Amino acid sequence: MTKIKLYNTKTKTKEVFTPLDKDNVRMYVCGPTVYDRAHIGNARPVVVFDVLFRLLRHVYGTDHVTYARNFTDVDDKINTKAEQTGRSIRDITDETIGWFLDDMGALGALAPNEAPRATEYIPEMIAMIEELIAKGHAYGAEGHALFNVNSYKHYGALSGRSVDDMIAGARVEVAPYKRNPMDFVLWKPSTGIQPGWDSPWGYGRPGWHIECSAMSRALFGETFDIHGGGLDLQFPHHENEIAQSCACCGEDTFAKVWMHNEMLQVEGKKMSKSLGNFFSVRELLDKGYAGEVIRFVFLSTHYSKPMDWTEKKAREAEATLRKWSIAIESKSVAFYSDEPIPSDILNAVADDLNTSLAITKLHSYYKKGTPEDLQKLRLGCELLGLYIGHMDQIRLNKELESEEQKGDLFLSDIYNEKDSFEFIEQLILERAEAKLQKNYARADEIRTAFTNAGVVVTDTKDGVVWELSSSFDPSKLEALK
RNA sequence: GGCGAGUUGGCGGAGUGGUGACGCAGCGGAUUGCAAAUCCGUGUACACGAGUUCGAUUCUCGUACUCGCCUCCA
Repeated sequence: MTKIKLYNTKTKTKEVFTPLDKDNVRMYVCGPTVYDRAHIGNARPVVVFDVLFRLLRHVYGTDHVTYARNFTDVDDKINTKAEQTGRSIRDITDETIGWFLDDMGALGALAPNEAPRATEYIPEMIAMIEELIAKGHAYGAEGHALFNVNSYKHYGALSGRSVDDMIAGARVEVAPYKRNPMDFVLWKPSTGIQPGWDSPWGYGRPGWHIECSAMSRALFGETFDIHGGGLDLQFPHHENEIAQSCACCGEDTFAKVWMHNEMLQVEGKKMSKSLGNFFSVRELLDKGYAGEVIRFVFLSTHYSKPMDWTEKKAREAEATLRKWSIAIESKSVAFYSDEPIPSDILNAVADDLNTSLAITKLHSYYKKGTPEDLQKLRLGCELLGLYIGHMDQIRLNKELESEEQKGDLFLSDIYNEKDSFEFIEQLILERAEAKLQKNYARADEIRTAFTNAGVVVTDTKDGVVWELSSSFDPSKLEALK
């Protein structure tokens, strides 16, 4: 069995991964607060942990891995948006969740097995807070429930901070009802349009951190294998999760391995609204960057290092994927194969998700270029969630569709796509015939029409290959009929 | 102020205590109806200082610089 090694932020070492139960490997990743389109920074953990999900499924079996990623659908940012737009909170969060799933699907991210919404676990959160109070780790005060950081001796261990140092830093909210300035909110009162639920501490809503503790417990039990998220969440979010869960359920509970991806920058600078270099995944897709291209750029930097998103990298990624795709299609590499994933690629990914090294190996298979090597290239790409070539694209779409989504609409989309594909193939043959007869006028006419419709045709020494560009418009093919 | 990460050839980016990845760009050549590609060849890089060592880019300590988090945005 492949040995997986992961860098555990909790122990600050790279460790051999041994699941608690190899028949049910459990991974929880902090998901988005759903009030707006996901920006590309939000997408980095999604892609990183999607690769880990794929690796775990490969090693332990698809049915033996459970991946949960939450949606935070109760938050002041959502309340603000509701206030500004006059729309209901549920309306906003439903829409945003739909966007998120679409956009991440475009990046080739598989749907997690569980996608719990915070608002659906309010009773579990209240129960956990009550347990914490009963055990002396939390207290109610002025409509709030607060976690007492002094009651948990390991507070700060994950992020390497001490309560005293942080208070000295003075960036904590001073509130008269707090026993220690670092105490954080488990429950807070709601008024006006703020969403709220009845609780032992009054009508209110949960603080941010308690949801992950309560939901992971509900879905996975008190102990599970991997907890992931962005490095920015390490403190305070993950620190607080650990405090809550371990204070409630015991010192050896909660996540065994903590993983944090480094942040993303844009053209060398922090992405921020004030700098104006802030953009969503959707904007990038609409600008014509294919999902695989974005994914490839992400995977070309190790997750533990800051990643710089640049136009140049995106162009290079596009050229590479195009090159590989043409090679695979011109040699008609089989789409379905029982062959194993090449061990060098698998080992690279299994070594703390060294996707950059894995890509290097992919380059070498491309360079060798025999049909066998290209098959390995394909299989390696698949482990990384990169689908190259038409049939693979369709497979990806199928894989992404969850059971509920398999409606008529989707199937007819595929059907139409196949129709277009057949028509394109027919024209390719016609052009090849024209070339044989040295009727270059007709050959070029077809190429021009293809170009207008967004179909790129390339002649290689192994034959003609074609691919759809992001501007593919099937209706423009009609002109050739 | 606290915490952490990083500094590798023109650019990006792995990795290693001893035979200098890989990609892109550049340069030279090949191939090509057109187009776009593709193919071959080509580069003595590891911030600085000291230490450990037979030997350090790789380990240790220090210096400088960059960046991030702790603050609405991951």
